Amino acid sequence: MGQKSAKTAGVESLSSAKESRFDAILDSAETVFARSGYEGATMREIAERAGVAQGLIHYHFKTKEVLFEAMVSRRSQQINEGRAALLDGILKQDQTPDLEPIVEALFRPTIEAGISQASNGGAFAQILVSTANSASEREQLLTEKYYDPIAQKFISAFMQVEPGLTRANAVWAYMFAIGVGMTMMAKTGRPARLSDGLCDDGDADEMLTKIVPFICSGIRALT
Amino acid sequence: MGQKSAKTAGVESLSSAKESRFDAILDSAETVFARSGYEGATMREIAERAGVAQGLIHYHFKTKEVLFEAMVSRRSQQINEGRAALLDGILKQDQTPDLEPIVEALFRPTIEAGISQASNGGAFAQILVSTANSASEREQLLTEKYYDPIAQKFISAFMQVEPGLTRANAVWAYMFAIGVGMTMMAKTGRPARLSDGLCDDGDADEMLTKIVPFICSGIRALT
DNA sequence: AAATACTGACTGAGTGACCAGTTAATTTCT
DNA sequence: AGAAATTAACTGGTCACTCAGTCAGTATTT
Repeated sequence: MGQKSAKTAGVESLSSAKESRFDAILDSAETVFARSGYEGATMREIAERAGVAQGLIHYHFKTKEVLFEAMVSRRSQQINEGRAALLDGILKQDQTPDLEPIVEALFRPTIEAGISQASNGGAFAQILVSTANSASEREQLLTEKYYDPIAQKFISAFMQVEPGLTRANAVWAYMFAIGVGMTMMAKTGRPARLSDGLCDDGDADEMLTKIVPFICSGIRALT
Repeated sequence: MGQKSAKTAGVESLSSAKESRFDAILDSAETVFARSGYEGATMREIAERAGVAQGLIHYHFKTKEVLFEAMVSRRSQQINEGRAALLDGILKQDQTPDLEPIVEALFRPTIEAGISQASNGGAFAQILVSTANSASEREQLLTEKYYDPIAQKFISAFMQVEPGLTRANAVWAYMFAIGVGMTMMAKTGRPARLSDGLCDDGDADEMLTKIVPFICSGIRALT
């Protein structure tokens, strides 16, 4: 599957390179799936937003389900490479690393994947949230395929820097950490509503300063 | 809106009372919406599972959207009454209460609403999770209407028992706590997968013994 | 009899997928 | 090199089907 390599490579490859229609479809899918969910999204709307004929989507991706997975695959690979790189950098230190930077490494790549992508306002993060929380077959398989391997790395890292953690508690720690991270990625606007504007879930950096201590302290309570 | 009161009241009111078709539709909706999401659920399937004609759903609830809200309303009212009762009981004490029972009061009624309802396996909890995390208009309005008021009570309680919390941090504390609770309610089976069966997100009581210390320690880190 | 509860057949508006046919790019042959 | 053949990218239209919602009419209650 996938395009026949970068035909437009050469002169333009960074930033404002005119992207291929293949990628335009994936970008559009990301936005539409994020706003409407899997069932709510329509191939027509994805095609219109991408500026291509609907048939082209089926030409490249065959079915809606394959399109969805391709979209998840592309972005999750990018995010999880970032997470793995950060984590490896931390664990490579001589002395035992702190828990804090590890927890931060868990979230920062996801946040940055959201903002670097212009004008889609953390669309993928929202897809992530609903995928991770879904009890449905399709989404659980995607979580297993694209997110369980990196999860295991973080669980091991937790046990390494907090030796009091049993394996079971390290798994709970990971799950709880992800749960807390959801509140940052979901971008529901609820914190602002509950606090009369004091809190803003659009400000990822502010949230990280709250989330990291919360999670690290919570994890240490499980030791 | 709603039925003309409990016509089947009197002799039978507990457990195995033959429920009205009105309630049968709501129960069915709960199951189907939980499995398929709002868009994925169909009125046909809800009708079949409830054992009624599809037209009857429209007779009672007019539209799919009204049905969804009626289903959320029924269960959330029951849950939030339980939460408020527990919370009031705790705050009524003479000395300053602990944070732990307050956090437990946040989750226990939701858990118990899931298990008391036979054979629907925490269906409503899953609806809750996806509703709370959704960025869509409809679900945010429901969260605001049915969950923000009780949220404010818990936020105030947090500030009361942990005086070091600013209002903003108390709101974050509430959001993070809910986020952690999601991992318990979503019932994705992921903890078992990540731990080779050591962890079980089906066992709510075991999870509470992990979640409550995690959250309380996390909240205290924000003071 | 009058209101309420309920049915089953129906509708118009979409839905995902499909396909015959067109254009653009690449490869192969001379 | 350039013509011819082959493949890849892409379009507009259409298909069979499903959707939420409607309604005329029938049962059930009060």
